[in-house]
Amino acid sequence: MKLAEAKQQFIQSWGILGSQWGINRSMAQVHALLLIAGTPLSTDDIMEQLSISRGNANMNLRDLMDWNLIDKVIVPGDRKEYFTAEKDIWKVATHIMYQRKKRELDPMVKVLNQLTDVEGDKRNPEIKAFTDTIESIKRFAGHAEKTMDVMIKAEENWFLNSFIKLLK
Amino acid sequence: MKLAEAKQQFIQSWGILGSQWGINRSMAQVHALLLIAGTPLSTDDIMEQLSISRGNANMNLRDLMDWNLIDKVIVPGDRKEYFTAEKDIWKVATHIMYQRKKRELDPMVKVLNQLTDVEGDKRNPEIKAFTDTIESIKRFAGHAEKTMDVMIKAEENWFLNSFIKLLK
DNA sequence: CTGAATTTTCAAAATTTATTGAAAATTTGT
DNA sequence: ACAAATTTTCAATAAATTTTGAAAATTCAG
Repeated sequence: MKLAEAKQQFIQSWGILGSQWGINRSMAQVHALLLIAGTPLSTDDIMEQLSISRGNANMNLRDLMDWNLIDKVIVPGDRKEYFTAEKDIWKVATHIMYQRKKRELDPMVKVLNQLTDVEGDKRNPEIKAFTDTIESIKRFAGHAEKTMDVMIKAEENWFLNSFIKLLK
Repeated sequence: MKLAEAKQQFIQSWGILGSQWGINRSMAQVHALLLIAGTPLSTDDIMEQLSISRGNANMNLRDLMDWNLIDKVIVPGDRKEYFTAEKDIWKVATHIMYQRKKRELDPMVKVLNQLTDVEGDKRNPEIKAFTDTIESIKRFAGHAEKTMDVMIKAEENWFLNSFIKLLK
């Protein structure tokens, strides 16, 4: 397979995967393009290679910087801004997990915490069903959070990795 | 807080969380409603409590059954179908992970596997950047898959759980 | 077998989300 | 300070997704 074709397929698939997980397709495609680029790319490069508008490219590049997935690169003697992606895929994953936890999971947990005290007799089955479910989701969230923290904090989590291999 | 109000808030938030993660809001809300219901609910109950159409309710109930998140319940002497959600939140999580892996991650890995052989000199930096990224994503996917399998297969993964607590 | 109750389907409509592109703002070399 | 190059903004437009609702299909009690 030719490189150009392979690149196109990767960008396409990464875009589809992103949109299935609630990440806008263009953002995922810009990320994909930068992930496989040999050198930093300018906004114009990205617009051309993905056939998207300047506004779209600009907005998604900014969002990707907010997610810590790409960085601005200054090329001396050039007025344009260039961009590169973080290539360490473990870092990419932890950055995405961290951001989504902060933006989407934490607000849900906050709501759950507000739902702990419901008026009425705790033996009422309607009330019990509700509070039991909320409690169990909260316990699960706490557990998931700890697991995630371990993964995020351990830059290289050799211990957990090799431990999991043993269990396989 | 009154039970009715708390229920509404939970359903609302679960719907938002779902839509942020690429799951249609109604489906997440139907799931939420059944998660906190004390008894099985009929399609009409769901239509009424969520203010959605029969077609919408039916389609999402069907999808939730495909995801193994809810079950049909037969009430003797009643012609209507009733539905209950799986309440064990650990099972809920593993069912969702399993389904999303199968439907969304596996197809991506399949594409990655088709992109391993690119024509041209391996020392060409353009080619190297591409193949290095693809390879590292594949390695990461393999690792994530193993981790997930461990979590899914271990109904009660007491060992990993208590291990992670130690690391905290 | 009949027909009322229930479920399913799916084209059309509504809603939500993403994209464009041109004007405004900003940056930078001279 | 000026002006050309570049980036940012955002209202209008387009695209994608979700929802509706009524007709068709199915189920089931008598």
